[in-house]
Amino acid sequence: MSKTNKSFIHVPKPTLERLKRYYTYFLQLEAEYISSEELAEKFNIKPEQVRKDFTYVNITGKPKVGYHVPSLIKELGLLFGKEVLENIIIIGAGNLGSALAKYSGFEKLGVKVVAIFDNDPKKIGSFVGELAVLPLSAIERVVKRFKVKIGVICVPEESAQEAANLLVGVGIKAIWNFAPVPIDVPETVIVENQDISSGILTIKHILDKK
Amino acid sequence: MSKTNKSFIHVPKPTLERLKRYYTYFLQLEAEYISSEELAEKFNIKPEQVRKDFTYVNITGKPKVGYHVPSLIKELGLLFGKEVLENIIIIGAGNLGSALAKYSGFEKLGVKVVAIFDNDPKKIGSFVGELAVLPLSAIERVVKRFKVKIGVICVPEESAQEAANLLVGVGIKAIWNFAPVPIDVPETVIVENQDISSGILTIKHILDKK
DNA sequence: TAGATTGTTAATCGATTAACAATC
DNA sequence: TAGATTGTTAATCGATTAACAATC
Repeated sequence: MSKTNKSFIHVPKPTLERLKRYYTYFLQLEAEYISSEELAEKFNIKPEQVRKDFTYVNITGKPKVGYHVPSLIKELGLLFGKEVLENIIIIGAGNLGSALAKYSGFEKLGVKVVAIFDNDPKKIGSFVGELAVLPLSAIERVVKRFKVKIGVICVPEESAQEAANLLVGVGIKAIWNFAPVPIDVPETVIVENQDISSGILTIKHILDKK
Repeated sequence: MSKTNKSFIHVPKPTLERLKRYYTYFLQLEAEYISSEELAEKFNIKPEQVRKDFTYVNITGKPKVGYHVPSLIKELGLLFGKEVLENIIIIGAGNLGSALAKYSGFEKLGVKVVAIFDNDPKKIGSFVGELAVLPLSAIERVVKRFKVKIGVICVPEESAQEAANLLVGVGIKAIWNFAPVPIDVPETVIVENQDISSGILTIKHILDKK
């Protein structure tokens, strides 16, 4: 196994964030080639930055032509582990949990939702898309059976820590936390917080200062 | 009006992001005081950074005691324009749009959802929480009536640009875009992209490199 | 007073941008 | 070949961290 594989070098966080946005953009782009200039304009950044970003993946462009979009998709797919399908489970079958369970874009990202759980007896057994809502007691079995490493927390903030404990208890490796509170987990567990409401504060802040 | 008001000085983007997370955390915190050390531990950062962040708002702590949580909430509320209530509208009454329409945390952030729209005749007239789903033709009227400055895009990615055009057309000032594609708008319009699926790529990337 | 914690300056670190050589 | 665009190095800019004085 060659250690020259570029995907193992450290990618700075801001660069990784941009690469993610390029990636989702490329996935629905029809053009065959794109130049750093075009891409930069689309995202309101400098073309130098685009080229610098691409130095972190095994991508080379052609002078006078630009970058080959299918190659970009392939390399970025490798970077984000598209080729490894991850089964994920969702805790909380409210609106947000249901929205995620039905989200059609996961396939392109190498992710599959295999189960959704709730503790509300009225919800258990009902369907969210093609998935039946399962009781929390079934988590351990599902995690083992589908080799689930990633758990998604979509419960109200007051239950977030409890849900996290449950996930840690069954040996989950990473938590994608949609509750707008930090959760305490052992430091071996990866936590990615995704507070969907936070963007509105940025907007209000900018509107305010205008 | 005093120009010494600190909220008019420039706050670096990373600092603003952290301040948002502190703010949502404080809103549900019961303690009266918190030290930079405690807060730093909660968010896995350095206490120096917490103190530096607070220099961007009118906040002073007490040596040996820490920072007064209600004061933090008050000052951060000012920074994020909590005192100015913004009426917002949601385009798209799918799962995500509905989840946002019912989200109970907006009140604390000085935001109110006044209407939700869809172009699907089957959805128009049905209820999402207390709001009736309205046809797109009603947008202009609602925007004028409720002085709406912020529009939220919760439509599938292929309709995102169309929704953006519609919002720009009725004079919206800022767009909160939940579709995972960049949208083109005049540069006078503020766009905040909130791709809810992007966090999973970070997780996969980290899991992969382990 | 002693000790803990804040507040601020200066040093370091890391990311962005400018400049320009390489290349198709 | 000339021209456009990439790729890379060096300079700049900005954010984080260390150090320590101020203060309750």
